[in-house]
Amino acid sequence: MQKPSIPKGTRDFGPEVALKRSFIISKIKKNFEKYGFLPIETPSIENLSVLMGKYGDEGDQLLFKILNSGDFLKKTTETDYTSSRNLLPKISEKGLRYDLTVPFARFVAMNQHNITFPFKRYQIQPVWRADRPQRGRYREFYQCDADIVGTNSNWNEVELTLLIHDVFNDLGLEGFILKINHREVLFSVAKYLGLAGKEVSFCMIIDKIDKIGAEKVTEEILLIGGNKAKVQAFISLLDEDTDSQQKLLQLEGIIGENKGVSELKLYFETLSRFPDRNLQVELDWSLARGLTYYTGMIYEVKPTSVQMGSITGGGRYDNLTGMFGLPGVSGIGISFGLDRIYDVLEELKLFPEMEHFNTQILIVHFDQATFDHGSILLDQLRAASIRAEIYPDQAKLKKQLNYADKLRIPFVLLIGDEELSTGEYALKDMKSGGQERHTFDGILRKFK
RNA sequence: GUGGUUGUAGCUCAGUUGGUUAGAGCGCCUGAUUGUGGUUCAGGAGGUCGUCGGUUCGAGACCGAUCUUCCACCCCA
Repeated sequence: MQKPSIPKGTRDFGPEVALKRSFIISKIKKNFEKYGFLPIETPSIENLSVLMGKYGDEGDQLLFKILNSGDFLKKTTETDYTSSRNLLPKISEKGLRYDLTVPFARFVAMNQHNITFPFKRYQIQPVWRADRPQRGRYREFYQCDADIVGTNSNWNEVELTLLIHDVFNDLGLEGFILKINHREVLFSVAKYLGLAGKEVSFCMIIDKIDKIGAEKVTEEILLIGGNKAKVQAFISLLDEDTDSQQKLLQLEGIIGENKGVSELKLYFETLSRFPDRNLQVELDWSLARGLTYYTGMIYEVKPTSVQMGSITGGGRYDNLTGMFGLPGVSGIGISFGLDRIYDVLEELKLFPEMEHFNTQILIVHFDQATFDHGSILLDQLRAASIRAEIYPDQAKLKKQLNYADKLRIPFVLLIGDEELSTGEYALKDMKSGGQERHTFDGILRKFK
């Protein structure tokens, strides 16, 4: 006999966890639909030609690749074995999806003639990364994406901001902050610092400031050739605890007129139309985000009361479908990280009680006659939309009650000879231990 | 991919410089209680000490390999 196991970085979900996960999904889905997003689904496996080269060299390595079917070695030659790089395309042409955005871009390019633009789609599916697992990092995890493509309107940025707040409000999470930045701003800053051509490196360094601190970041920027005085001036801006208006003015003072700055200004102006939404938005010049395809505003949600990486992220990309032969389609998207949101809600104990989801009444019986009678009542309870079940075996009362206790079923309906003859049933409250007699109608009314 | 770390009962963990038959708490099962769970009491089941190999008269402990866990780096939800 072999020991059963699952691959590293993957997990089984028992009923309790699975219920909580679907609780989160249902809230997210509800809000996506409230904002007019429509669902799509794409295959778990994509052609590697679709996936490769979209996430950088690092990303290509983190793709799970699928071996070709059949005798895949037959089609290889001696020279293919000189390196893995040469061999790979000969033995594998499919891979597991790495995120939902690239498959979505592929979907849009392939279905462009059937799509009405602007197209708002949502997609909630697992993705896979051949990463080394850690706390809050898995090899299989869910993303909940909503994207709007085929529109340049700045309203989209605002709409997604409102959506983010609706979702987290619905989930009961108050301690979070939405951080905002703009790729144009970052690129202009990089140029200003004397780093033309090294914008991406600059973004990667600046993004690490939370982890390694301002000094180290300054050091590294200087190392790739930043102007010392200018770098120090910019880094000192990050420290300042001023409001967004001030930050924008300060930055404009340094880099001058800029498309990113004016878009951010407009964004904050629009947000101010909704003063009673209590929007928690913070401009953060050090926010960069990894994915290479963002071109405009980028954002990220971090919980403030729990030590955890970003639980939601997204941004605007101007030309995502271009690589699939459909240029000029601007889009903006957001991705909720289900697994991390779960961990945060769990840590803050924000999930509703189990009783909210599971069976409300267990019917307990003593013999065949009372079981038969109970099965009829059971059907009527369910007809009234009450979550109910009957203990399926003939078993001692102790065992049946124990079952209710273990599954945290709050009420037990006992049916014995007495109940059969009087038509009044004993309804036991498992929490208090108390017991009352009710007619069946009385019970129905109690749970309606 | 690089460096470190962990593994003993279903779970959380003890286990002395290598020495008889590997322990505890919790959980589980049975009974006290044939119409009352959760509390109490009595009893019981459950382990190839991650796996394979080595050292030794003797290995849970020492050595090697491998898998696994967690952590840091890289990167990211």
